[in-house]
Amino acid sequence: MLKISKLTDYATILLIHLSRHQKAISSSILAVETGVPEPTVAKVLKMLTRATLVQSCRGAGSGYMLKSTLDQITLASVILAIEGPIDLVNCDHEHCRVTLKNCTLYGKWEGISLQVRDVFEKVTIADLQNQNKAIHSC
Amino acid sequence: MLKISKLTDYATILLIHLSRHQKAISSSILAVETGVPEPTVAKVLKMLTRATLVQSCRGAGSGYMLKSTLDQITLASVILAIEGPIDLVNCDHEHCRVTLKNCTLYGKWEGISLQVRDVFEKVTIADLQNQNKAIHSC
DNA sequence: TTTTAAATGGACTAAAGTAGTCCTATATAC
DNA sequence: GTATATAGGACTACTTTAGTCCATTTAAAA
Ligand code: FES
Ligand code: FES
Repeated sequence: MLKISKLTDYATILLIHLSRHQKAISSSILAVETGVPEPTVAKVLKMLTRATLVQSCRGAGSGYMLKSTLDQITLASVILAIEGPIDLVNCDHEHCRVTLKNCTLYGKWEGISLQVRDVFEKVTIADLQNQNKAIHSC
Repeated sequence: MLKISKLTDYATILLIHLSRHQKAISSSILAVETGVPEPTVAKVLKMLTRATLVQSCRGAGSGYMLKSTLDQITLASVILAIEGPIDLVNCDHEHCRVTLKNCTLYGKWEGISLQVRDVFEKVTIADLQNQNKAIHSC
């Protein structure tokens, strides 16, 4: 379960594609550009809009635009938009994920979650975009 | 999807319980001690045995024992035993998780996976056990 | 003003992955 | 030999994710 979801992967790709356009572009155009099916693109863009990572305009000829530059968008914020907050366990102080007689682990998991979150906080989409053209293209 | 699985949580709890015994103990006893259902305990212990984190003896009156002390068992090794290697995406250089026209992100994900792995590599089960008795017990 | 393009919201289905159970075989102590 | 316990694996149930679709709202363009 320590994976990012497919939709998060799509989101990063869509953000990168959005950055290459000056004007707002529609989800159908992005679908063609990226190869991701249109309904899925639409879904992801809706999520990114709610999270205010992109800006949307309705009506004919409109679409989506980035709200900031790629180097200002952290991977953490994309994950938050698509998957919700990073929390390694579902426990909170009242409701542990399992009712175990001797589980005293919650606080520690929280600390580790924070460390993981930090990793994603330090990577921007610009970082993702730049470094890898040399490594491989899929 | 950035969560550890329930079974991993169980595994840490079982390891901690095992450390409190001198002799080998059976999965049924551990089930009673921890409150985790016996078949599930058995499953987890089998996985931990295959990963050589615990040692098993068969036959009457036998059971499972820790193979090392808790401060030598990293969380990374437990996650590896239960969930397999930490890899944020399923792509490899030949087969990307999705066949996208412009996805050049694989290498970077690999780097981030490594950073996440490092977080878990630096936490031992002993760390988990010690720090949290004060925080809450579930 | 009508038409058309596009986002929004939410419901829904399908697919995948996890969790949990159970059964048969094997090993070992007594 | 019998009782106890692990080993392996198949299987079911459950939960989550991924993906699709439709009815509504918005706004530009004709
Ligand atoms: S059951 Fe609460 S942290 Fe494990
Ligand atoms: S599809 Fe290959 S890393 Fe995203």
